[in-house]
Amino acid sequence: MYRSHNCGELRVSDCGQTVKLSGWIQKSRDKGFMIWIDLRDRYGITQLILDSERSCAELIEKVRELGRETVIQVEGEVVERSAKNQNIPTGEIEIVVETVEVLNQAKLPPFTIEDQTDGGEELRMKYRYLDIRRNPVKKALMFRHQVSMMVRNYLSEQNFVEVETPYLIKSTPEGARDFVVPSRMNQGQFYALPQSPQTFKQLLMVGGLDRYFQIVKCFRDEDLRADRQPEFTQIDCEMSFVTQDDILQVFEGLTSYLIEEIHGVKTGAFPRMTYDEAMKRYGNDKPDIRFGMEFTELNELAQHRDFNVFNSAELVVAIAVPGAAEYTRKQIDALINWVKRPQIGAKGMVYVKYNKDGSYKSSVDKFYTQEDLAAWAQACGAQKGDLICVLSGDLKSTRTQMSALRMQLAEQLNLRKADEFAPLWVVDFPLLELDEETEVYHAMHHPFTSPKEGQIELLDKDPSAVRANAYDLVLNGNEIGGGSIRIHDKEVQKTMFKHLGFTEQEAQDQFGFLMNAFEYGAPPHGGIAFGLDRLVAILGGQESIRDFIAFPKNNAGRDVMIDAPAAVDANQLQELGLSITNTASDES
RNA sequence: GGUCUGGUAGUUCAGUCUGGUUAGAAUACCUGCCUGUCACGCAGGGGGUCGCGGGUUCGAGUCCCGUCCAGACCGCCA
Repeated sequence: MYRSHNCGELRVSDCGQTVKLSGWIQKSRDKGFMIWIDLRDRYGITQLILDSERSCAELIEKVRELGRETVIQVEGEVVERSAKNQNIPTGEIEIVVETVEVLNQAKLPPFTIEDQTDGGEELRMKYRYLDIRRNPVKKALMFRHQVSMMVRNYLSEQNFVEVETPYLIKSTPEGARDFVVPSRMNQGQFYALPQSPQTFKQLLMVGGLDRYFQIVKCFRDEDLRADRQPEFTQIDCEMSFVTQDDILQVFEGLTSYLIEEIHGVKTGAFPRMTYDEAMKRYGNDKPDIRFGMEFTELNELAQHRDFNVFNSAELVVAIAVPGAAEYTRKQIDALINWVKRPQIGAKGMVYVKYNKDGSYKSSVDKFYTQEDLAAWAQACGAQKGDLICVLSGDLKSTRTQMSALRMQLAEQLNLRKADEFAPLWVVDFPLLELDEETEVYHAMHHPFTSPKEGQIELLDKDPSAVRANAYDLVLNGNEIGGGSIRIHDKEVQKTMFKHLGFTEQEAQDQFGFLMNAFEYGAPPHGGIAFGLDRLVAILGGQESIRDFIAFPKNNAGRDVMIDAPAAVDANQLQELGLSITNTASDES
């Protein structure tokens, strides 16, 4: 037996017991006459004590040699401390050590195993198993487990069935790049790893399972970001005989259950906003509505003077920044330079200070009267002391720029509070999106999304006007889930493929299995998928998803711990019928 | 594919703009001391290919070119 108790459970009421504990040496404090050791395991820290009165000299000498992270097993008596530590649950007791057995020696770790480690990101990833010993990471992983269990239980109670779908499937040209897996038994042919189990879950609906979910890995071979991994986990769901409203109800229930269970916050009914409205009010299809600073379009109010920048603009849009009229020239210049950075791309920014005394001072005083500016301020709902920021230009990029500015200002003004939760449904997404480079329409969500009733004919006349039965769940400015009511009719699906530029043959080759299935009585169905990594991070109040993933990849898609990806053996290549024609390593 | 930032002790960083003695700090580590520590304290010590290659210079951590690695973002992510 390695242990009778763990390192987090002993209390004063256990005093007098002889116990056995196993764990890692967190730290030892050697006072000469007395040595304390913090013994750590997953459950906590228990203080061990050796002193000249109660322990033999030989044992003290042995223990003095032991370094950090050594794995030991000790036996001893639980006693009440004379100097208690209120900061840890076991702080009222300690173990008078009678025997110590070293279970494994440890090299000195490359960074300190403490809540506030001295290790940098890269080092922590390389030695992730040491990083996981640290409380913040350990707790994040346990929190993820807790959220997963809550999701499983909730959906299971609502009659959802978890079904595993295959990982080795077929590559399709739509959407993100696929990760591809060569087939040894079918040389020259490849599986693809799923970007989502989309078609399988629809086939499960045709199979009559009615309510499906799966907590499932998905794969996309695209460039990474701080919050984007090449393999990520989704809570993938599908339901039959449901309207959009039914689906929103169920998953609104799930989301508010999670927020309430974890944070004790009641969210109330989630607001719903159309995509068009979200774009108009926030310039963004995933608005953070924890704070105001909504857009106000000033075209009518600002395009009647000689200010050509505004007059020639498709959109003149403003936000009122609370309390920012007192910004210095330097602060405002910094904002202007910020929006002019190539990554934002604004040409400039007009500002109006609505001073505390009710006067206005703007960068366009030459063109506009105080009355003009007062009208702007009123339209924006600005209060005395606010700063009004105005951007102009073409509709799409000006909205994007203003949205970025709004988020930046919210960050600066500390309006994005981690303990506040503002969920929101964004509905009625466009069905199609024009790729400006190739001038080809592709599905905004995916090609199985159904258009709004009666809009199918619009596909020919004005494709970008067609709205879809598609929706996103947005939480604090993050898209945490998205889904749609699917097409369940073969002819409609064929029409969709045609509009997406598929020939009939291509559609049949790639998705014939799905359209065939639709011929055998496919029920009306729809679903949703949540990004679990991001959801857990947001519920956990963190920005980065990496600490909620046990073994994440770096921003080049590498696992620096196992050093993947890597070259494969020549024999392996030969078995697969592959040869490498060119690699980066050839050149170095 | 692009833009930007960084790489100096085990680790986290300062020093680089403005080239010049033996490259510093904190922490970790080692030794000694310490009668209740828990971020223990005190005294001492060891520890550096300044990412790599080339160039400019009497002289390069510092300036220039190239390259590798890491991070953030844009493109991309149906």
